[in-house]
Amino acid sequence: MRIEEIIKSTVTLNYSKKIILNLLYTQNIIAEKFNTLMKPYELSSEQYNVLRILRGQKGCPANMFLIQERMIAKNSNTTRLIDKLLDKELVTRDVCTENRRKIEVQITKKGLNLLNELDPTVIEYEESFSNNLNQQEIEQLNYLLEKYRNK
Amino acid sequence: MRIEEIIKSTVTLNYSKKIILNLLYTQNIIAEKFNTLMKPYELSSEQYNVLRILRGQKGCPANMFLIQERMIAKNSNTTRLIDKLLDKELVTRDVCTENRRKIEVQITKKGLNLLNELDPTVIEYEESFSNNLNQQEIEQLNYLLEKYRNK
DNA sequence: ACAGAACATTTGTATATACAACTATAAAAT
DNA sequence: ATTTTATAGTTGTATATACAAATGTTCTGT
Repeated sequence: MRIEEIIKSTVTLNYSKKIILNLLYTQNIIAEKFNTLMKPYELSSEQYNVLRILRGQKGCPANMFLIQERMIAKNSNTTRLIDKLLDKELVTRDVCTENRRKIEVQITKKGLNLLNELDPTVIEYEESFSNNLNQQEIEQLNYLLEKYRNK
Repeated sequence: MRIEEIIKSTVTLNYSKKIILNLLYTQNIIAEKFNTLMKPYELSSEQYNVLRILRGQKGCPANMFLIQERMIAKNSNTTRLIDKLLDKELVTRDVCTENRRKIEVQITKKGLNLLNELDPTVIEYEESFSNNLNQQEIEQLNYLLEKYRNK
């Protein structure tokens, strides 16, 4: 559906405005679908994201700074996010012995199992969108987004 | 910057995953910039959005349902959002006399003045992104987003 | 060795969002 | 006319996010 129909705009939108609304709306759709998928597991998308970052560490512990810089929404409160994951026993948190200012966060066996369980669902989710485009269109979309935000 | 660099990914991302991250990140950039612009006026982006919807009504009052369906983030709590705008005297809220279940929300003179004051800033903001692309690229980006989300 | 700067994380507080339950009103069915 | 169903918004509660201030640790310069 075209973005004008979605927001039921009464006026014609210029391209500068339209493209922003289109981006916000698209992100909304994909984020909402993801949240729905994670709901039964009581994971927020950022919690899932952090687990993915930790799995990517392959056994090497991650400190808060590393986690933050790899997160998409850099502003979310990492301390309290990790608190939640700790409660669910999906991660461990220890003070680094070399530098006691630092914290070492690691994914637990339980966390890894949960991620593995989720993998097929997540892949299916990702492909449910990307399958709407062919390879060349995906590359083009990536290119245009990058160029558009210029950052 | 390419998305892999941004999230400092250790592994190569497949296209399905990459395109989602790219979208989330791009939306983050543009939303963050907008919030920064609105900060001095103590408006959240959704509050601004609602004011825009009300201005678009051209004097005709809007009920909650109409506002909700025109909003990007459909889930935000419209009642409390309007509460905030009322506090700032940017809108009025009255019970509809024909159907007392309905609420009539209208933008005030003060609200209109604020929007008018913000207009140049917002246009500049929008163009700061769209100027990175030429006309044909913008059209292509709109087309691809729409096709990608398929909704 | 000590003061001050820099770093890494946590805490406090205010606001926003998500979602279910609730209230009030209007329309439809019997 | 009265009950049922549908509609329109509001409220409660839990969680998330934003951002500034605070805490504890390490480093740097004298």
